[in-house]
Amino acid sequence: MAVARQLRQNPRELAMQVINALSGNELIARAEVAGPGFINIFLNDDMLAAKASACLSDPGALIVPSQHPQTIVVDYSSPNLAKEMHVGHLRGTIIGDSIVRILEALGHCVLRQNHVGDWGTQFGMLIAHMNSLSSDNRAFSNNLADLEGFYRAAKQRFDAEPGFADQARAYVVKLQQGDADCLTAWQRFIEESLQHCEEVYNLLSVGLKRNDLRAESFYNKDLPTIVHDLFDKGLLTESDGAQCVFLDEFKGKDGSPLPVIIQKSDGGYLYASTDLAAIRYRSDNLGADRVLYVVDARQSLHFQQVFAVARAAGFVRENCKLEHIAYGTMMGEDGKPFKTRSGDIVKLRELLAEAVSRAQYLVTEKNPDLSDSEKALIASTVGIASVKYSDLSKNRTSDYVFDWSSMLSFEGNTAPYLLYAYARIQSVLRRLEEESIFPGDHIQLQQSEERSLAVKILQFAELVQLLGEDCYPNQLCLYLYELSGLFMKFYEGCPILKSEGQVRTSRLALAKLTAATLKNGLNLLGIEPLQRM
RNA sequence: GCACCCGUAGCUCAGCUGGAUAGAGUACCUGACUACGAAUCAGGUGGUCGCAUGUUCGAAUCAUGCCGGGUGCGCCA
Repeated sequence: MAVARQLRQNPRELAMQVINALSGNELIARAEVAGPGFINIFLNDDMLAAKASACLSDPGALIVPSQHPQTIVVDYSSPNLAKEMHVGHLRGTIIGDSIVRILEALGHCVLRQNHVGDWGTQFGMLIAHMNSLSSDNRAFSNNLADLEGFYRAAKQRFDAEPGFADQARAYVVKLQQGDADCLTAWQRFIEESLQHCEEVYNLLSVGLKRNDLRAESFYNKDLPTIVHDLFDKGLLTESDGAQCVFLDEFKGKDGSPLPVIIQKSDGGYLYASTDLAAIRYRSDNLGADRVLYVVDARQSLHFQQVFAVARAAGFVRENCKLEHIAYGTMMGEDGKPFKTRSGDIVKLRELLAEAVSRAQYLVTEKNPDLSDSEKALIASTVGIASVKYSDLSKNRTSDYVFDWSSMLSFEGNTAPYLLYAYARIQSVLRRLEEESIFPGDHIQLQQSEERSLAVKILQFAELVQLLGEDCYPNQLCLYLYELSGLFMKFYEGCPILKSEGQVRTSRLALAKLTAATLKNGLNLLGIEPLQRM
């Protein structure tokens, strides 16, 4: 209808012309004009059935690889190693991981980058606190087991003891100058903190490995060069003793020019400097066609600035796209940034443990006959999948309300719904396998439930392609929920066990294809399906 | 002050490159287990899509203004 207006034609007449042009297309059974000029296209059932059948023998056909594979750098998770990971790290970590899985499935060369915060002022404070304890090695190790408490203790002293604060600042300088003792202490702390992260990554099945670490300290050696090159390009301006880049498009308070501070007045560097070094590394050394920053939306101004400076300075190749994949802030139930009643932050480990224990309770209730080991496997899968799904299923740009009950819910549009659909299919397949009845090679679509289900399955490839561009995993969640819903309707309306002959093998095949699609989609979310639950 | 994001059912959220009667989940009310697995299914109650104006054959969606909330704006990351 939009085209009709441009062409100044009657929309219904134009629709007729389109329909005539479509005639002969074997995919289309019939097409008709509706309302002011809508075209309703009815797909040919035989072609649908043939396409679905073709996927049976080649499950890889469910996802169509990109015709233009790219090298894509994805910067995600990137926790600050000074503290333990908390619920605020959940989004970036699992959204990033899902995006990585989707891009890899599309055949892109994906380079994960875990840009952990391991450098800067707060590490001076931590080293100072460490060194005051390190005379007693055991006490030190015990202290570090609770990273959060360790940080809090150090911070308390930093704020309360002037001598300690001076010591901390001195340690930062020594560290950045490469002092051996400082480096040893620092490395010990980093190692401890990384093990905490890896524990969480393992629990979440997040694919970040040591190889993917590219910490802030990694770019330390490049920072003087960044300053030097910006100076050479004439982009650098001294302002109040700091080295800054001023760009016309950014204005601060009262319309005053807003700087990107590259080097502090005391000679120290900031995160903008590190990010610039990282951009150059990703563009030139990693050869990225696209760099995705999966980072909290509150940093969008920062990234706009850094991207603009990188462009202006030529730190990034023309054909390398830089994108901030922003996600919303986590809020409390009061609509304010999230804190527990006591003002603490919920640790990620605690949240996941709670989820697993609730799932354990439920699985024991639902399926008391399962072995303990199987119950434990189901509980950990269901519990953690629920936490991931409740987060992934929300539009990433929206602010995020943290709520125990919705995050740990197992009913409705939740991970268990999808897992349950999958487990049901496996159950039917097992049953018939015992009678030596196997899915057929050909799917026939006779009832509306079969048809709707097949259409949905065939839309999967297109969706994944779109996800590779937009990076909204919640659309995948919605798809899988609808797919499961259509399967449930099919399951109710089209009995498999009680049918016979070709109808039975066709339905069984359709169920199997549904399972394959579900498994594929769940994998893209970072969720492993269960054979039974 | 400026910029970005957000206001959709009691609650949590989809839908936003304009399209047909605005959708889920949850909560609440009915109904369905001698079972292809009830972590399910079928049905019902529940909406001035923040307000207003505009563009359009047509607006939750686009534009402008207003109201309300969040976030960010020079040496933290």
